Amino acid sequence: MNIGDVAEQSGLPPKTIRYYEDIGLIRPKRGGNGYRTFDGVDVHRLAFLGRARSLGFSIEECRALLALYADEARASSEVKQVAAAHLEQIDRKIAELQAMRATLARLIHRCHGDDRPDCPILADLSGETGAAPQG
Amino acid sequence: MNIGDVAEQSGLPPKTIRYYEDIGLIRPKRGGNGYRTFDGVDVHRLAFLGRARSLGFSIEECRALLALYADEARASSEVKQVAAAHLEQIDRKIAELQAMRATLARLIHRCHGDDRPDCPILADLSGETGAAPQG
DNA sequence: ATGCAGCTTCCAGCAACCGGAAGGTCAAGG
DNA sequence: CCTTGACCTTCCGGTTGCTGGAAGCTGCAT
Repeated sequence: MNIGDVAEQSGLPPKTIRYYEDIGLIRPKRGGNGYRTFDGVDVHRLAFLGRARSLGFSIEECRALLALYADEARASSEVKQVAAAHLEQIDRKIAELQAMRATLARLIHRCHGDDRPDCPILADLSGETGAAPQG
Repeated sequence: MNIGDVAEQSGLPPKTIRYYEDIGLIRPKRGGNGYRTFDGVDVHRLAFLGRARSLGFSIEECRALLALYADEARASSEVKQVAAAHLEQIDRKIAELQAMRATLARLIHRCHGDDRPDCPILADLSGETGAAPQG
């Protein structure tokens, strides 16, 4: 199989597949013409990568997961640990975004949004929060 | 004021301040020695940027917000529009993360996490979701 | 022979900086 | 006067995970 077919089957663009080879996530063989030649195992690996990436795992986490997947003597606790760490990361990110969201929504709510220049959003960003300048 | 003092006052690292000058967000003057010389307006702008960035606004959104802030004839509706668009973006990101989180948490929950290699997380990533291969 | 799709490599660039090297400057201390 | 050390300057490269494009080769159909 050439890269185009694999792209279709795995759902990953050819550029991404080449990139994954570059960083050592896959090792397709080469034909006499220099073209990459993919087999079923490669496609499977790429699909694995696509799913892991879509769950937000970083490339390095994907590398670790692939290694665990290939290791038949793995302990599931190792996999779980990687996933749990990632989950924590996601939770932190969600919390951060929700904090932003809360502030932003409050400011937007207070802005009348008409023709006048007066705007609590800009007021907040400019630092006019409670502490009025003296004089 | 030199860049170090401004960094302390604005809470932004010197590197970031130089970068903001590079991309035209601020235009500090220069002293005879080549050092950047910041005045109160610069510090105020930087603090504005710091707050806007901490709310997740992109650099380009910050640029727009600064322009609106400087424009005394602005309509607050323009500001509100920028903020509302950003809020939508945040909501999309939160939704995406929550979807990841849900899948991930379910997989983690189902993984016993012991010494055995059997692992539903890897099973899911490898594509063994319901559809068993024929044969 | 020609054309075009598909493959190859390599280089640049996105966001928003951070780290470090090489070198100029300034204030203090001996 | 000279040194030390903290500051400042510019420039280059790296980060994450790709994506776009250029230049050139291959493969297949006409």
